[in-house]
Amino acid sequence: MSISSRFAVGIHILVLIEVNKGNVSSSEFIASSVNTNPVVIRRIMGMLKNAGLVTVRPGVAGAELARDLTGISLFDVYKAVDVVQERELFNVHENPNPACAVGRNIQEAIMPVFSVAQLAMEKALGSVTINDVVKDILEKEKADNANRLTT
Amino acid sequence: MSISSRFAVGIHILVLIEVNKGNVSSSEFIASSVNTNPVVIRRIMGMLKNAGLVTVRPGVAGAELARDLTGISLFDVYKAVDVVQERELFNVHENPNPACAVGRNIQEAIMPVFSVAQLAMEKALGSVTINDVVKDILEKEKADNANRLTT
DNA sequence: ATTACATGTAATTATAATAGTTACAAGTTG
DNA sequence: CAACTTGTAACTATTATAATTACATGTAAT
Repeated sequence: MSISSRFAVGIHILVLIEVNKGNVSSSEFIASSVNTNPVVIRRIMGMLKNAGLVTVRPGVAGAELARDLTGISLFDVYKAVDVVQERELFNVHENPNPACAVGRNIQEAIMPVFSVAQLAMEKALGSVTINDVVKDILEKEKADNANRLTT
Repeated sequence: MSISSRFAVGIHILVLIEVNKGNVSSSEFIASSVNTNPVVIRRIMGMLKNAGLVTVRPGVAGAELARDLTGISLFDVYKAVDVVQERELFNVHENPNPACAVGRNIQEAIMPVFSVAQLAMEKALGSVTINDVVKDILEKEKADNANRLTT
């Protein structure tokens, strides 16, 4: 099991729009950076738009960030692209036997634990912003450039 | 996306073996409590066995816990049933465009963040034991019994 | 040793999610 | 109107899950 790459791609899209600021970020341009089909980008872009993270207009090339970079956390993106439902990171088997003491109580016993674990993961995502990722990438670029010049 | 119910079923199995202590917990008996096919139970049981959590012998009915209840955490079960690979809770799109500053750095930028989030979730699972779940279930049973008598 | 029953496991199927693709309607701009 | 873009529906290939059938292998009691 793995959480859909829609999440990683959503982050990629937002970061790219920022780094490409001043130029037009069309779905085709973004798709070439992500290395996928433009339709995949438009689909995810639609979700980011519904969540109020970007602005895009039909017929008009290019997407823009709808909020300040520091105001978009990875958790916001995660919710926007709908990769994991609330309280449903862990699948619980349905219809355990109610005639058994374990069967009739197991769900209520483990669901709160699963919920706590899911929330811990989501909290970690909430503490990182798109701005953090942009800064990290620009720093890596800078380091690479310095390396290329000195070696 | 959802983490396979193998995990929840694995927990169910271990709890049931404990609650049914003294009696024989065959795959058929466990399957009737989980409400699934005995083969599903045997497959998961095999994983629990490989992880050293239970003892089962071919041909001999019944499984037993191989460790003290308080020494088995939900994280141990999670690892045993192999529902999420290390560092792979989140899928990262492959082959982003190396000709783009974002494309060539995005993976290294987000993988550590994803890793932290996954570890936070796993840590939460590590802090709960099978014994905790067993106690919780027995308490729920007790409360239900009391309710049934007084109402 | 034979019978009865359990575990271990391969093979098959149905179902669902993902990611990619084609096709095209609808919007925008020059 | 022409060129280009976004928005979406529809279809496909791939993969994972869970359930099921079938059967080989192992154990124990008579």
